[in-house]
Amino acid sequence: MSTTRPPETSSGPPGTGPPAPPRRRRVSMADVARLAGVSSQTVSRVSTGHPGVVPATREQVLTAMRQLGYRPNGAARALKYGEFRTIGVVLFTLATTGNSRTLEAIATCAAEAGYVITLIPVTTPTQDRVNGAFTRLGELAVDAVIVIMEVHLLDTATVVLPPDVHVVIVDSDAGERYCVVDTDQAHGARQAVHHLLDLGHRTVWHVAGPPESFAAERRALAWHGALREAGRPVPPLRRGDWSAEAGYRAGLELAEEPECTAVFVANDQMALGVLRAFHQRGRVVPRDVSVVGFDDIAEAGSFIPPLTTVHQDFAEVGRRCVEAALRQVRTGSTGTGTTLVPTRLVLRDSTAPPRRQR
Amino acid sequence: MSTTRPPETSSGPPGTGPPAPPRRRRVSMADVARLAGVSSQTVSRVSTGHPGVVPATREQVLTAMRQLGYRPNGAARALKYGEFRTIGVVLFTLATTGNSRTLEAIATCAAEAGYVITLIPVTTPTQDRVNGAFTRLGELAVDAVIVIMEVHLLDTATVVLPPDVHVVIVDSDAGERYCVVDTDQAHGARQAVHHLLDLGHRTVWHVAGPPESFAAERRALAWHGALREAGRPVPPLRRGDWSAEAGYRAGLELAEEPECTAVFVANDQMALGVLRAFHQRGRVVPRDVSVVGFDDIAEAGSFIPPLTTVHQDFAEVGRRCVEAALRQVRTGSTGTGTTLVPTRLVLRDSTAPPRRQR
DNA sequence: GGCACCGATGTTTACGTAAACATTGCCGGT
DNA sequence: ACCGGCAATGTTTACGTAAACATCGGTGCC
Repeated sequence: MSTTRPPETSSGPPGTGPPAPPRRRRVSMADVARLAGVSSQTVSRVSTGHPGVVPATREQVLTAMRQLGYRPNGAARALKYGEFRTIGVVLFTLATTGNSRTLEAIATCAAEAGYVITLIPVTTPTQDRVNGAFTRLGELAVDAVIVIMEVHLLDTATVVLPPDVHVVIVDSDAGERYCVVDTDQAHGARQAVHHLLDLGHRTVWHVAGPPESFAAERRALAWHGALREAGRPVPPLRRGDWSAEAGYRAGLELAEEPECTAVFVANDQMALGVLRAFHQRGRVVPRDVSVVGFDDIAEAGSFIPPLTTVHQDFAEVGRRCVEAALRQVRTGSTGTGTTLVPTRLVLRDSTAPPRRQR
Repeated sequence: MSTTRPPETSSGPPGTGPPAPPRRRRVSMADVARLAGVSSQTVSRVSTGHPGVVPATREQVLTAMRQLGYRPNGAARALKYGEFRTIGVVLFTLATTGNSRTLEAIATCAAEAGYVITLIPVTTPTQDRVNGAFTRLGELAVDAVIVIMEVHLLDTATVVLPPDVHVVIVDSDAGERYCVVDTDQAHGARQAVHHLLDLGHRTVWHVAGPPESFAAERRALAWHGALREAGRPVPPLRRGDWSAEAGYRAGLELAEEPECTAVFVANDQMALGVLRAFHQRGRVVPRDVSVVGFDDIAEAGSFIPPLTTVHQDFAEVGRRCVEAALRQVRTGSTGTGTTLVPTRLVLRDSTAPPRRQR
């Protein structure tokens, strides 16, 4: 152990290099042990809180630790233990409320379990990039991976997850192959449609999300199904990219449809755009048209008018993701199956019975 | 804890356990080396892309890697290299647009530099929790730390950062002690005030953020300063907690002030609430009152009316954070000083000259 | 033809930690 | 008084990787 360069740590000759500038190499257990006059194993025992160290010795070690500013080396621990106490999260974007709130919940829950989150952003959802993310995740120090993405890229066979990495997926239908946690999109959409029908509307129009999004498809499908089951006509579908601007464009079109008295918009941000379009065209919400959103973002209650919307419990989704991931880690199993988190309809002021027509 | 268990890997007597089902312990270089019939050092050379491996050998090793599904062990590498290629991010919440967008930018930039992000959420901003986060960060496998927080907890002396951890702070005035990157709050606020004054408004009212927020204070201070410099009266300040609901409450109060023709709101979400309050009270924006926000969130263009606001370049803030952090890591220095990212006023439809009064 | 050199590969070692095992010293029972 | 046993601490080793050094053929040069 000669590489360790001459100590020179303590007893810095007060005339050489005053502040000892280039200081590298973190203090290790060996350093603490030397200062405390014990073996490094005893330092380890103190560090990990193991019993069997007499108080006097423990105090001595703790003092040395403080003096040297010792902090355990995570890499060495991970190597020794064979686990990293880390969960990787792959996501395409944090720009959507849902993703960032889910991530926050995941991080919080993981922290409670003593795990931390490692983020792998995949900016362009092309196959190779996804593969890249996973290749790196494989090399990365993670015990499990949670994938938050709105497209079903994972369902194509070309994406290969490292076989011994535990995976939990949010927003997908790969429940047969992977462990999936998601909001109950279908139920939420049905709540929205039924609410509008119950108010007396003849049918419900829909502004859907982009077709690549599994959630968007699920909501659109459920909307369609609910109308069919109720024996109502199914108006033509509009699509947007989740943005308020897209909602605005769809809203301008809908404003031209005299038949349109009720709209279910696939997320709150597009609903904001729809509201603006109706406002601009003089279609008063909810007097002339009712609007229901999806997500219940924090601002929804401050739209004009406050938006009736389907509340997603992102915190719960995050919690279940972490639970599922840690269960897989602990049992060493590869779970499959889908966990659905229920939604809740939040009634505000953007819905009302239709005006008597004609 | 049976991670060790006897090798039994190679030379498996072809009759014992056919598929060797419970397989634990990831494949290591030694496994690959054995299968490829080379030394583990050669495997290492292939794995790290070092030259000096003849193509035939390299191919042999690669084949063995694929066959065994080898993936390098990040912990071992980190231990060997003494660095983790990881940046820790401490934050209080992801619920604000600014935080999540900054985080996304940080993650993206870090990824481009071959670094990943480890998240440490601190849910309650009490002293001990912050200390806890840093204690854990100290043990954690991070080369640097970026702190995103809206309160100036770090300025109190009781919070001690591990001395050898490189730190970059967003949203703080600790530039003398730490490296700080932030939006130029003061300039942004001045842009908003001057825009309104230039339109002809006699003065500008302000709805500020919570006093714990450094950004909120900076914006309020600049608003105050700009008015004083212009010789205008300074109306009483309203405060909110950044939420649209708080903005709504402040807006209801402002709607009662007949003098109030121009409002600068400290963020877009509160501005949304202000708009709703004015709408509800029949004060038409921008005919009766002009409103300017701050942040330029994605939805701002879809408010009713579309919101004139101060654009923050979160992506740039994130980029500079990563740059500063990596610079510190590379040079081994502890940087100080503040980097300000400029803002830009985005003109939309919520501002107009005042109606001729009286 | 011998030797110096170089390129390809193997061997040793260290990174920091903690489990497993070894060693001490003390106490209590017979 | 002796010894078993236990509590406190020390020593060895392994985790997976890669730098540093060692080895071994072959090749070119004189």
